[in-house]
Amino acid sequence: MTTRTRRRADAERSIARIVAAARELLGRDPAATIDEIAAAAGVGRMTLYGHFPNRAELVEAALADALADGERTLSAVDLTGDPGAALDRLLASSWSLVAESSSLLAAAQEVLPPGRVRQLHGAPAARLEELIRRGQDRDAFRTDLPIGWLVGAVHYLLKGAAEEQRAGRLDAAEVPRIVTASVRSLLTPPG
Amino acid sequence: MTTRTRRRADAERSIARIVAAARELLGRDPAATIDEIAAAAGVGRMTLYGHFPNRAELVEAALADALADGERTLSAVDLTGDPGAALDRLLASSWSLVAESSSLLAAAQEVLPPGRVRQLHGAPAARLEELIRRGQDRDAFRTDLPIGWLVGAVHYLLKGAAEEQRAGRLDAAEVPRIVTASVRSLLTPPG
DNA sequence: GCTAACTCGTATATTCCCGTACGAGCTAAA
DNA sequence: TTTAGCTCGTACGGGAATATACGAGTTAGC
Repeated sequence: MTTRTRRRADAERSIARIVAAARELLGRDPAATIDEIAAAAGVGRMTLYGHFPNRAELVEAALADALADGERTLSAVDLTGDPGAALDRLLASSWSLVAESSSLLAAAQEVLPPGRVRQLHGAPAARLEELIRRGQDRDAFRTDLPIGWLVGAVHYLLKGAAEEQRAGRLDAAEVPRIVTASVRSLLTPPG
Repeated sequence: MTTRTRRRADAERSIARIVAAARELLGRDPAATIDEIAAAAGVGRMTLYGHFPNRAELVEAALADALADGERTLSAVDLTGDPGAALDRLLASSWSLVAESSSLLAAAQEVLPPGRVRQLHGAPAARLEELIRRGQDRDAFRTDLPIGWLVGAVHYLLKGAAEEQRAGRLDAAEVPRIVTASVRSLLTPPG
């Protein structure tokens, strides 16, 4: 947070606009160009390069920003009480986050060193994993499948729902119900 | 099938090798280069261009070939009897097909006009959809979610499992069990 | 064995995007 | 008001990939 030489206010503003634009464009198209991002941010390309030395650092900054936002939202979710209900609340908050930055993740995967994305993405995954564990302890969630897979599967379903919605095959209004119902089935003990 | 001017046998052979190489490379990396594909096929790049005018047509040919192969495999699956058991059989056969060409699908999405992939992909989707419908009629599968979503969700789970396996987070030997268990939960009526 | 079809190398044009260099002009902050 | 930081245009160089042009050599099929 504290840099050696202090940064001017207009620079902060530019950086914020660039990161916001990057999140928006990369969230839709993982192949979005630096040119396009700069244009969408309303700054010249050179200004962008003044703050981010290359594409990778820009993508990482955008991802980190999106994840920080997510953390802020998700940490406010009440995960106590009945695990099923807690799961519903978590999904209700997670859904739009995933929808907005699913392809941002893909962009990061291409540009960042292997494992880096997973590392940055650790917090939300850990939150879900812990909730699942707690549900398992209370026999509310299944235990016959690896927990890593369960966490991953939830993510794949969320990403899939985002894709379906973007393609117009799913109405945004019904997505939350569909997602929660699907995930609950996935986590419920069989039989 | 019948072309205006007859094709020579060596040309047929080249095409077959190119398509096979394209399936293999694009199945692993959607960004595989024409150069790489030609090299893997053991032909010169110019030979490749002699048969496929551009990247899009090559990708489409590879996808079509993979789907034709899949059709041959899947049409042999017995879908009669108990829907749950039939689903297991279908998944057991589908799994490796999806795993082998999941990124081929991604490559096609990038290059082909929107909707084209879905159109080519219609047959396997229709097969699954019909099975789900039959299961719904017998109260074996849920009816509280749109059937289009159910079909899509199964696909997303399969793709996700393929990704997990490729990343080494899932053992290939246990994937079939995990996939079938997950999908069955997803399709089973809640409550 | 003749011919058309096929193979395939080299060279080249094009396009797209990334990243750098230089420099003029503007603006925030002490 | 001074100065260091910031903005941003234009121009350039480089790499990677697609696609075309030309042409010489090889092979299948009648």
